[in-house]
Amino acid sequence: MKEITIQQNKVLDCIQEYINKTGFPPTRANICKELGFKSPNSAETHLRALEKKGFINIESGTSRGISLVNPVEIEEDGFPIIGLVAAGSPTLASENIEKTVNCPPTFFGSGFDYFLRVRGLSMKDAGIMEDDLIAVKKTQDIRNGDIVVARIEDEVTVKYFERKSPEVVHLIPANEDFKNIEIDLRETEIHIEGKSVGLIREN
Amino acid sequence: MKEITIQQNKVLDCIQEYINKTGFPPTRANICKELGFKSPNSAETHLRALEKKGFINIESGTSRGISLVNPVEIEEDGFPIIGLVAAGSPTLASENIEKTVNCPPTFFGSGFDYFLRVRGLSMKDAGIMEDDLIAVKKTQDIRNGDIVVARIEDEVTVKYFERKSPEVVHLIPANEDFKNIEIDLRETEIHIEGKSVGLIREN
DNA sequence: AATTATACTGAATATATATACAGTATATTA
DNA sequence: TAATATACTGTATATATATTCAGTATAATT
Repeated sequence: MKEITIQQNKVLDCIQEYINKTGFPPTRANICKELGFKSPNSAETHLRALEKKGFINIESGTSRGISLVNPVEIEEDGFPIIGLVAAGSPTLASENIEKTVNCPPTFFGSGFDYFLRVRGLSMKDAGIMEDDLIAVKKTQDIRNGDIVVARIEDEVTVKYFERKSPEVVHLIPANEDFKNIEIDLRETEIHIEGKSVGLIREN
Repeated sequence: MKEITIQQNKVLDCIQEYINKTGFPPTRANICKELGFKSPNSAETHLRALEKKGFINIESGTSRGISLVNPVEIEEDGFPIIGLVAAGSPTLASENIEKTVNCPPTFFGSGFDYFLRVRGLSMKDAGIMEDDLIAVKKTQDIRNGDIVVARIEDEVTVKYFERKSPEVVHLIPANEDFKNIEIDLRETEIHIEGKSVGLIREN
């Protein structure tokens, strides 16, 4: 943003105050009255300067057609979006990060660690569609019925979690076209990366 | 707050939209263009009714001198969550707002206006479940296949939009347990509040 | 020394805008 | 049955408003 003069700043403040007070922007005459100018052209030239410097927009030929340009906020580091990496677990290594999303940490209640972009339709009936982002919380506190991000060997998948016995775990899809994954922990190693605590869909 | 008619509500929403879009309130002519009226007096009488009922203030003799009595604060990054109101459209009036959600305005690409909490499972196969929040963008730019928030009489619903002919519109659920809603525009009035541009699920 | 930006006054004007007036029509209320 | 509210079209007009033009003056650049 370019430099601004003291007088131009007064005009800018005047516009802001006027909108706050009345709900609509001032006319040239209004600005003159507020700031003690005696000619509407005084306001006009200041407005043109403010427009040129990018502080306001002026809609030509339109009464009160002044709008404030809000400076774009510098986004903070948000939460990483991670793709389902074919081999290996979804780590937070930078090469796996698609981009980051700016949102409050408490967005999904108790907090979460990253977003995972969903591939496939195996959880369709749970309302989880392809390309959705599920908010994943890294935890081992898993209960039956939770939607978990699980890694079996080098495969990462999202499913309902059901512990059938101390040795047997079922990973259950929400789509009748897919079959349950039945795991005997004595034969196959499984690692729970975390559980889904929320979802975001960008159309 | 007193009762409000459907047409008056449209005018009220139109004013809110216009301010959000441009930064300043509309003229009578602007309202006519937005809502298809052919006489500025159509807007005028609605404005007077809204003023009488306390929804707006009108500054006499002042261009664009309309101000909303209960304006929705456009916070830096707070968006209102609105419940499906039985009677009338989901307005941004404060009594309809559940709470607000902090998230960047550009969260869902081109921007949106509010969140609507979904009731029922009529859009289940589109991955929209009960209690999900859909991000709604207020627009009349609807294409076939879009997921829209539509109001028929006093009923608000979320469905796929399909225009079959200039006079016939189908609202199609994404759930085989629900039937298509077929609307003849010559018999039944329909108002498109906006379209879904994203979704958030809080577990 | 010439140009450009800032900072005003003052007058003039095309048009953008609010608003009144005259109608038509339907539905609701007293 | 009359009165009132809603919901419009259509025309007209006083005035509110943006915007240009003609000046004056100071300070900063080129």
